[in-house]
Amino acid sequence: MPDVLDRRTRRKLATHRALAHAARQLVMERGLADVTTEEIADAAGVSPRTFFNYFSCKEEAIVGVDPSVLTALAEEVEARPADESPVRAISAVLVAVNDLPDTASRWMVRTELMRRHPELVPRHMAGLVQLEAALTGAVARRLGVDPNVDPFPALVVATAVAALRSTMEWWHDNGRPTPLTDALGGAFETLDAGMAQRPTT
Amino acid sequence: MPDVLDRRTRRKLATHRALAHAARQLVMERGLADVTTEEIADAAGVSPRTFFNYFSCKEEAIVGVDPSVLTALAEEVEARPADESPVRAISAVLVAVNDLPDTASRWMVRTELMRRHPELVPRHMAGLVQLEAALTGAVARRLGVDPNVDPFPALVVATAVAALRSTMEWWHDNGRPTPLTDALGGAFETLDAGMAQRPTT
DNA sequence: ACGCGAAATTGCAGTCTCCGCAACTTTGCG
DNA sequence: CGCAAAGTTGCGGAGACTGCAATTTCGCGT
Repeated sequence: MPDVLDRRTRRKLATHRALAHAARQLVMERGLADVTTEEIADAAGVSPRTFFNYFSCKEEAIVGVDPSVLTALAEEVEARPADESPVRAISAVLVAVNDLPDTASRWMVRTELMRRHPELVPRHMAGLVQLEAALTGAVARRLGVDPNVDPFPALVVATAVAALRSTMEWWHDNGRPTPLTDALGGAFETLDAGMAQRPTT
Repeated sequence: MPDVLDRRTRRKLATHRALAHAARQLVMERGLADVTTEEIADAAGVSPRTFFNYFSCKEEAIVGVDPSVLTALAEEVEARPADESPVRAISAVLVAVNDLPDTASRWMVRTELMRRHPELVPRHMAGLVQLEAALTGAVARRLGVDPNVDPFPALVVATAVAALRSTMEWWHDNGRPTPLTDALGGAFETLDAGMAQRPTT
């Protein structure tokens, strides 16, 4: 795992981010339909053709997830104490990450974008599927099982990510009442302890 | 709820299904990239333009969910005994539905299509989001709460649908080992009882 | 410092998606 | 029968996306 990258790859990452940033920026300002891939490329200082060397479509540039974030999260989950239950490990990482105001605001931008432009929902969900894949690998390694054979890692992760999404959306739509950390913590707690714990209010 | 529809709407539904069916058929035979919306329209006996009166894009015709299925499922969930926990109510309905060989095979076709053509994943997930919306309404009514204020209905449903998806994919990828019903039942049971019930192995 | 080869960017041409609009056809209904 | 609403269709066009081949950039060994 080389932490230092040569100039070439650094440039590549920079362009990737520049494009993604320009895409979000422009769509926030002018709306999804009124932004073309060409304009995004322009704003990032590359040719229109190059845009498609980085993203397979406009939506991916807007709500796609940064691959480096995926691997980072997976590593953090794997590094949690071995005696933690899978849900708690995931919970710890995701709650911690949403405590960084920077990351938290990114998530909020995503959610906001999605609410304003429902056409982004499909690609947004695809991003979460990628997140699931990364976390499933990490959880499987923690448990020492093969994720292709044992359905448990994928099940835990899928439900945990669903809880994350559900909570973020609720929090967003309700004007961010409580600290996000609390809301997330509660949701994961419920998941770990079982949905049956609350049969009626 | 008029169970009898006039000819106009019946025709509309028929066209909708004809297009969806043709889309799946053709993509199964020739692959996603080698099928155009024009060909799908042709196969369904309507003009190319009409295709877009029914679907917003090619992918939606292929893996989109039939709205009537959504309302049907929601009604069934709402009709389950009031003392059942939300997860059990959803579980009962989804397990029962997957016992009808017809419905089960439809689901499998969806999953198969998705595995063969990852480009379909985003839209497939969007379909599940619609399912969630429908079920969330039903669960909220069962519990007598406002789903926009109380995060619980959305949380239960999101995790339950995630469990459904995760299980179906596992079952599909592993050559359908056990009866699907059993696999689904187990997953929902785990969800209801809490993920912590299986900390290791 | 030089230059070779790999990697990345770019332009171009073309296909297909998708949408607004306006004309036309069908259908329910009085 | 005839009108109004609903649905279909064709047309034109903007823009998404791709394969290909030319060109530029950059890492690296000598």
